Amino acid sequence: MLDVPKPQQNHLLAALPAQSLERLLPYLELIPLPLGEVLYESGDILHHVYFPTDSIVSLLYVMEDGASAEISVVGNEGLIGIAVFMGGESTPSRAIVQSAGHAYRLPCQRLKDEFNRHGEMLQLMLRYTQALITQMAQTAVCNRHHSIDQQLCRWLLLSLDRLQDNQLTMTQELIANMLGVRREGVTDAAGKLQRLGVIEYSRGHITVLDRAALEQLSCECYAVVKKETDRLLPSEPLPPTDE
Amino acid sequence: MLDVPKPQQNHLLAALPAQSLERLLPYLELIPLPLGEVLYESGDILHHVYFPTDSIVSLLYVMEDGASAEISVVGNEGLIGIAVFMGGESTPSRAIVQSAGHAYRLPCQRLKDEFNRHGEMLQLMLRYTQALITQMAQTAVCNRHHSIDQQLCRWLLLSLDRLQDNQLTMTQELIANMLGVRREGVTDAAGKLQRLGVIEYSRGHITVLDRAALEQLSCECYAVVKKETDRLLPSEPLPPTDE
DNA sequence: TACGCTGTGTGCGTTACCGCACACAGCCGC
DNA sequence: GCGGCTGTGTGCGGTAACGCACACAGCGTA
Repeated sequence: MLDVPKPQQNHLLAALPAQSLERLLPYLELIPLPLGEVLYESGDILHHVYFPTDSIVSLLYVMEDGASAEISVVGNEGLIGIAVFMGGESTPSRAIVQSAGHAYRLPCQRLKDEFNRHGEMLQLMLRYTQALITQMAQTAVCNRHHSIDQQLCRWLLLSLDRLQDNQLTMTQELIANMLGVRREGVTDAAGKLQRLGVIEYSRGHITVLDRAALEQLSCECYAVVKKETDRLLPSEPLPPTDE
Repeated sequence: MLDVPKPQQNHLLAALPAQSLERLLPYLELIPLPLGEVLYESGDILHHVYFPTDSIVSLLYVMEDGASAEISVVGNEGLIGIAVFMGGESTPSRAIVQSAGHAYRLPCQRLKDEFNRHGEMLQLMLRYTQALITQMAQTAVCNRHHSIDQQLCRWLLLSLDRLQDNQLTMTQELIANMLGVRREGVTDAAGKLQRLGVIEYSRGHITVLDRAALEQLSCECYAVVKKETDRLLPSEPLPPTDE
């Protein structure tokens, strides 16, 4: 955990060519993101995009009856607000902070300007978007075919990948909302994992003890998304300042 | 049903500025798409993109065990092969013809060239992609929360919107593969609709008798996607030659 | 006419998840 | 210490969808 996260902790910012990043730097504002903060609501016109450094944000679809489901997760590998450059200005989803931390915020116009220079920024954003699409699609399939047990493993792995340590602050209630299942279903699944010694659970704090087991127990969906993301966004040439 | 579909029957082609379309026209090739044809397999490098005129293509995710689920549908409102301009060149999904018809085929490079002119084509493609993302996301939520009955209604409406008449050629077996459920589940749901007089079923031919009822019985997912698609891609200034 | 193939209907028992109710445990503030 | 709140564990009946088996119907072909 860094005291002051650097922009380069976000992989997209880190992957930008030096000139692009320099143009953006004056407008990048470090923002703390507390748990549960809503970055945008369904249909909101976006005014900023967010590049997480050490936070995790969920894209959540909420139904008329209040039921919800997470369709993708964004951490320091991505950005919140693709609708800005995709042209739609808004989306029917909610972006909510799932793990507290920080993000660099950039006014829409600055992103658009850089995007419209048609340089590497455009290529990078589109590739990231494709990775995001893959994650959404796989989530759809996973929702259809896999058990809560498997999905919990997948979800834990997704979160773990976006965190600095192996502990996450998360109640079963919140996980249930993300997965779109009952809280008791999560209790069951988490209980099994705890009995297997894979995780340790205590009032909103989960510690992952055996990541390999988690991957074993997860459905294929996690691996598919990870592989495709790595293909689309190979680990960038990180500057040495990066943690 | 037209004898020879025109490029403008595809809404994206129709929405292109005249110069763009003119540049593409010499390379647009009309291709018949028989039922079940696979336009690309998961991981394939794409060589063409397809603009359907009177066909419907499903984007299908197939799991390791063979189970599948449709994550979105593409008809004359869209194109197959967004990975070409998104930068990934391939996707982990299969594109399979769900309703026979035709499409205009364009070599990748021609699309990229036009896309890289950074004109309206780019804007249009990205907006369409955002609409597609909405459909995928809503599919994910729908898979989680809604009954087969509701999903069948949604699916029929999606297909209906992309057809010229109110009849579709489709066995229950195929619909089951699309929805990722058992064939018997579709039989049940379709039986109910038939008893209600909403559809008529006969060995692979479905006739929709009461579209309004279908919308009534469907979950909100259909409407959400339709509304968002209309917002992102308002009905284009169709040339008078369009059917 | 008989046969076979494909598509549809139906009836089981089984399972996964839901909805609800409630018990209890950790933790904070008074 | 006490009470109250939040988070977790558990049990129960209900239900939607599953897997499997099989009957039957439409339709083309021998």
